[in-house]
Amino acid sequence: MQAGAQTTAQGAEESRLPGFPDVITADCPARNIMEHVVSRWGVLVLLALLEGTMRFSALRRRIGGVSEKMLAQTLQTLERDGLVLREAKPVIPPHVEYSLTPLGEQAALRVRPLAIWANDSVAAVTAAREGYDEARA
Amino acid sequence: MQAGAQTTAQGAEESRLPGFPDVITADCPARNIMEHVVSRWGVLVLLALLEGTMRFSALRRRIGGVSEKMLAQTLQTLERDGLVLREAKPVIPPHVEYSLTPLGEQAALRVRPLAIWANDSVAAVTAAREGYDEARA
DNA sequence: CGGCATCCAAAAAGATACTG
DNA sequence: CAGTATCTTTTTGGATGCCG
Repeated sequence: MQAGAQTTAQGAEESRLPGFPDVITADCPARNIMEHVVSRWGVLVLLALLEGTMRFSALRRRIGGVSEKMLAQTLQTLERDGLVLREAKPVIPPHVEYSLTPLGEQAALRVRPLAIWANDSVAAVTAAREGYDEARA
Repeated sequence: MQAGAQTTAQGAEESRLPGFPDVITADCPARNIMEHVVSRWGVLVLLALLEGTMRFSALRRRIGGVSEKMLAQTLQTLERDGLVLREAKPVIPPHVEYSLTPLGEQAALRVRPLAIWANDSVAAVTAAREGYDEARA
């Protein structure tokens, strides 16, 4: 789970920097993790699983527009990173359930505010785009 | 527009869910916004600009590994979405400054916890990957 | 049902050269 | 300096077919 990183709980904004870590600066491992989490389908999988354990097909139905291949690929990446738990029951036909690990839930809980923000900002962004496009017409 | 709406946000027509909006469900406009914000370089630009106004070249130096082309492209997208403000002084040589709009700052503030989490979780994720890889060797 | 392997089209990303 | 234009490479994603 959390490798002893949570020394001061949530109190400390963060142990590290004035602003934040060096994800921005270099090609560090944190960047790699970020890319998996905020990948096109990664965010949606995390959000979906925040609702609870789900089977592959249910997940596919829940996430609009994802192909079988991409969903499988995304799930594998997240599973490997320890964010998603895969439980396969050895029956025929196969029955596989996906859920969030504690680590994955942490990630998902940080993704959610972003999704809510995006949803709430549709009007503002749309207006901005119109102004932008108009100004260059 | 302001984030305070979150507590009792039923008033806003968007917030309809216990968990979150239907970004997951369909190919809605919110999804498009999300993709811009959490795009590979989008996150990093937002995080960088959270530190303050910056010129193009400074931004390029601040964000490791970004190409000139991708930075310009990302900035344009974010500017069009109304998240980034571009101010060009008509001098030679050109002097262009980039900063976050209030809307962009909202987005950036929601991205930051994710970046901090990623940074703090490097060890946990690395360990998970080793376990995963080992289990299939 | 829940994958994986393969092939192919499309989009993203990088390198480089050029311009106001 | 801050881009744009162009070209090439890499990655992504969809469509199939097969298998446990």
